[in-house]
Amino acid sequence: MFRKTPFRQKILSLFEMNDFALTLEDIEVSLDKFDRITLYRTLKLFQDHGVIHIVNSGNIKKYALCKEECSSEKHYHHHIHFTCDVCQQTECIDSKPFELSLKGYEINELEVNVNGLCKNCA
Amino acid sequence: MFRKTPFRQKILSLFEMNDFALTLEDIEVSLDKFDRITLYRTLKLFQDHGVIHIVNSGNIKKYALCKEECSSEKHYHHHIHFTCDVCQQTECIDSKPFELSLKGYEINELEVNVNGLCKNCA
DNA sequence: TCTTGTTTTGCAACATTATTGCAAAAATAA
DNA sequence: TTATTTTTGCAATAATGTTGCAAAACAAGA
Repeated sequence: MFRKTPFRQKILSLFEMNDFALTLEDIEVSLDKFDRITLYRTLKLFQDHGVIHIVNSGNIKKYALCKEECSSEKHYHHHIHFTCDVCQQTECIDSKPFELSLKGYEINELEVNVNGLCKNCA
Repeated sequence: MFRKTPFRQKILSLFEMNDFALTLEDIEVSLDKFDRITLYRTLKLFQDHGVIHIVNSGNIKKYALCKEECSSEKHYHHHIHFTCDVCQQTECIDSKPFELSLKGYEINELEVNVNGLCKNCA
């Protein structure tokens, strides 16, 4: 495993404090002094160890906490990434695992990204 | 509308010649001499007019042709973006429109990204 | 505690991706 | 043709991301 250094715990707590996925900028403005390279490496590390995952909403890239079942081996995301067209916030919504099979294909991972109006903006 | 200039037609034909989504690099290596900024603007223009759409597969960004029903107003993508873990190629697979509703949310667009083994690699 | 080995950090350098402003060129319309 | 609009290509700059390396921090054993 990897060490839980102060910087890494700080980054992790940022995710835990927010219900929504964070952009790189969101993270950067929450830190008063930091090394950019260390941040990139931390995000990479967290992804590689199943702590966070990327959420792409069109051209905007965000990061969100993984569920417990994710590991360094594999990410399991049986939830929906919802991005609001008004407030632009992205949240992970739990849902039943998706039933999907494609003839001739072998499915490993599945990601669903939805756009629209969230509860607050609808 | 926008003008169908030689450069834009060249970019469009690249998409039409390929069954798979293209990365920026794929496009660039297919052009012998070009202006990078014009390429960015062309891709942006095509996106804004419902000609192509972005396909995100994890950290890799690709572009693919839209179906006929896409316009500058709205993108309709009732298909699956499948990326092969082996050959790394991304294709759009037609499927039935997804039935999805989330209590309290208003859904506008929906995107499904799947990873696994394609027909050739399975 | 001291020493040793490993991990992490911070810095430099660099590569890629992307945006904006502006003048020249090309195309279209009058 | 002339006037107007769109598109292109260049410069400048910003944002994003990677690699190598030495110093610092940490963990474990003698």
